[in-house]
Amino acid sequence: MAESWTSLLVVRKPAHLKRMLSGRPAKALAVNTGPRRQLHLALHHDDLRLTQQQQQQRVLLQHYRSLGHMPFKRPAPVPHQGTESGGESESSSRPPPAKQQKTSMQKALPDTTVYIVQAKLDVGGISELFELAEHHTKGACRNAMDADVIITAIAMRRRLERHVPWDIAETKAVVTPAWLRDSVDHGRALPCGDYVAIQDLLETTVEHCPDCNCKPCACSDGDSEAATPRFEAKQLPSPLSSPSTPVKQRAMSTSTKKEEKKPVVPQPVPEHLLPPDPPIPTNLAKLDYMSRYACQRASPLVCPNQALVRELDIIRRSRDLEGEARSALSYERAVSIIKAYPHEIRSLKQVEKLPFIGVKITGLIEEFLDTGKITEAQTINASERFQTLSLFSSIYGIGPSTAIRLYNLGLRSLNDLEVYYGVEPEDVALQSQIVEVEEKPRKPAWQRGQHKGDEGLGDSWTRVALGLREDLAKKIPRAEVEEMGRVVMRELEELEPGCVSTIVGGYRRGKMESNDVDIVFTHPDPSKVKGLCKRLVRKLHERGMVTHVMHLSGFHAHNALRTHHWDSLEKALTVFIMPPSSPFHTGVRRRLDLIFAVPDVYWTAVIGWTGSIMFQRDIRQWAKDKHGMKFDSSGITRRYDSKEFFPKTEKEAFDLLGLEWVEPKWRNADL
DNA sequence: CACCATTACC
DNA sequence: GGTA
DNA sequence: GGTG
Ligand SMILES: O=c1ccn([C@H]2C[C@H](O)[C@@H](COP(=O)(O)OP(=O)(O)OP(=O)(O)O)O2)c(=O)[nH]1
Ligand SMILES: [Mg+2]
Ligand SMILES: [Mg+2]
Repeated sequence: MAESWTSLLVVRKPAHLKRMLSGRPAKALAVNTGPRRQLHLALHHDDLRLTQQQQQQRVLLQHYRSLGHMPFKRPAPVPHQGTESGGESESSSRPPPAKQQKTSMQKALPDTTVYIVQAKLDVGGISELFELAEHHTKGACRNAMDADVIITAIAMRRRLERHVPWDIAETKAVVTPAWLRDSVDHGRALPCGDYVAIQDLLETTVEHCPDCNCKPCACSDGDSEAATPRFEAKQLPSPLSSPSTPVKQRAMSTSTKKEEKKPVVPQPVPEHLLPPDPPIPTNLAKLDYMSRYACQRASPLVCPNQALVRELDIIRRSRDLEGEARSALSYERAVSIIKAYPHEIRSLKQVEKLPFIGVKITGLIEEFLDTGKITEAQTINASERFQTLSLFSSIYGIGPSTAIRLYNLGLRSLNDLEVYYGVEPEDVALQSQIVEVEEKPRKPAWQRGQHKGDEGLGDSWTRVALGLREDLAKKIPRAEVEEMGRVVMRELEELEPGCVSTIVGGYRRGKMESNDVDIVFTHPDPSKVKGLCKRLVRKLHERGMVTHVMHLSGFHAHNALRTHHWDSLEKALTVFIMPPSSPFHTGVRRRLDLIFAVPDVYWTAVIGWTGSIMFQRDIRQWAKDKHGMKFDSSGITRRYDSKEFFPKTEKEAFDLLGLEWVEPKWRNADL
């Protein structure tokens, strides 16, 4: 049978920390909510992403510098980026800027041979780069292996691998076209760090950069890889430096004798498992803010009526906490429909015709239009009950029902909960000491606790969650989300090379900060997927990155027969801590959800986990209403004959359901 | 008056 | 009942 | 709470 192993690491915090928990003004997190009152067209999360990438790159570089691994004499030039045309790494299509000046004289990069990856470049960009290469470098070569520098507009590892073998790329500086342009402008090779095309290659790119001021101090000449006595904890930051991949081995790819055994031909990942290259734009004109289905509306992250929506959401949350799920659903739908309304609401008439706005909610909106607030929401928000129930249910594992029960017991604060659940305040001096608690094979014991008579006190699981609350309450910046993705992928690559992943959830929808990180994985070979989730979690746990596992499901769990596509999804809900080797290491633990799908259901899993929740519910509602289909994250099934459908791409799933394509950034149908 | 997404796991 |  |  299944060996439901659940090894937990309980972190006991010193008492002074607990006190802080109780009475402390929430730390202001400098949340850049972005400009409000934006119209649909104004919101380009791609631009935000760019900024984030650059910011993150800066962090990484600073980290390197602080480690003395990267000798930058002067601040490297900021990579220029077109603020317009939200073209991500799409620095390709730009008219050859007027950058002449030192055409004659001598070449800027006389000793550098470049290889230009044409993919993702338009003809103009290609010819421009080749021209630059011809006039200002030793030349452009036809084989990546022969180059010193690889120029590419590709930003994704799996995509680059389709053009340049990874082990080759690791022996070069792999930079964006901007590096060549700017180097030519400056008349010399610029440091590559700020121009690295793919984050995973930052380290090797810097190492192999032809910029003059290479060799760091006097110490290490090549790489501090040699001396690494202790358990490789010193593993530099995030970028690839996997122990399995000998950084030494330069040139000559895989002609090692030993490697013959397993022809691990890095067969590139099939195109359809990668995100569509030119991203598919959303045809906003074909979407309809009056539609009853959120999946037919364009819902931005921040809407023109954000203040109103926030008021309504307070009532919604209250209804939820009070157990009035249906009422809560109605408010959720009202919020959702307003979220997609593209104008500032000035009169009731605008709103009365919208679906899901009935008598009650119309009245509330009327008040809001008159006074700028909703009294009921204000009252709720000011109530001790709402505040307390909210606080309690913010603890993982405590929902509305339990929260009410605790409230009715008279509990009001975290301190009350800690006492109730028996958190020991003894270890005052101990700095968050780690105590391992093995909860070995538990049978059907999860109906434990809770209900009075039982040991209502001392639910061990909740005790753990209480200790995690402070960390998990902190939002995760986009850059750290991305780092978590890289770190996890690095481990996975060692475990099973060739996997593909998408960071989904709020991150994919463009949120600047997430409450957790959700990643969907697959592998082109479906047989490689089975058991991967458990294996990865085990490895992450062994390496100290996963501290808790709340949930672990192998695909082997279908209830008897009849429930199709059972063995297609594996899922782990965990707590993750950034390894000290990462520049993002803070010691703050994060929720991390890992989802493994066989390739057939990869895109439905991605859709399901991208959300938002309301968007998902309405996709499923739509599938049922209009097509008699059942949609869930592990597949699409026709209800009358149970025929399954496996869309090859995300858009194919939309097509299959007769839905207009909606980019993730327009799927923010919840607050 | 029925429906409101979906499913398995802890 | 709680969770994604 | 709102819809059909
Ligand atoms: O009841 C639910 C909860 C979640 N999801 C899907 C949609 C959601 O977007 C995704 C991830 O859930 P999560 O709780 O992580 O929310 P999020 O959208 O990622 O936002 P954040 O993590 O920032 O809170 O899982 C559902 O379909 N139904
Ligand atoms: Mg999430
Ligand atoms: Mg999640």
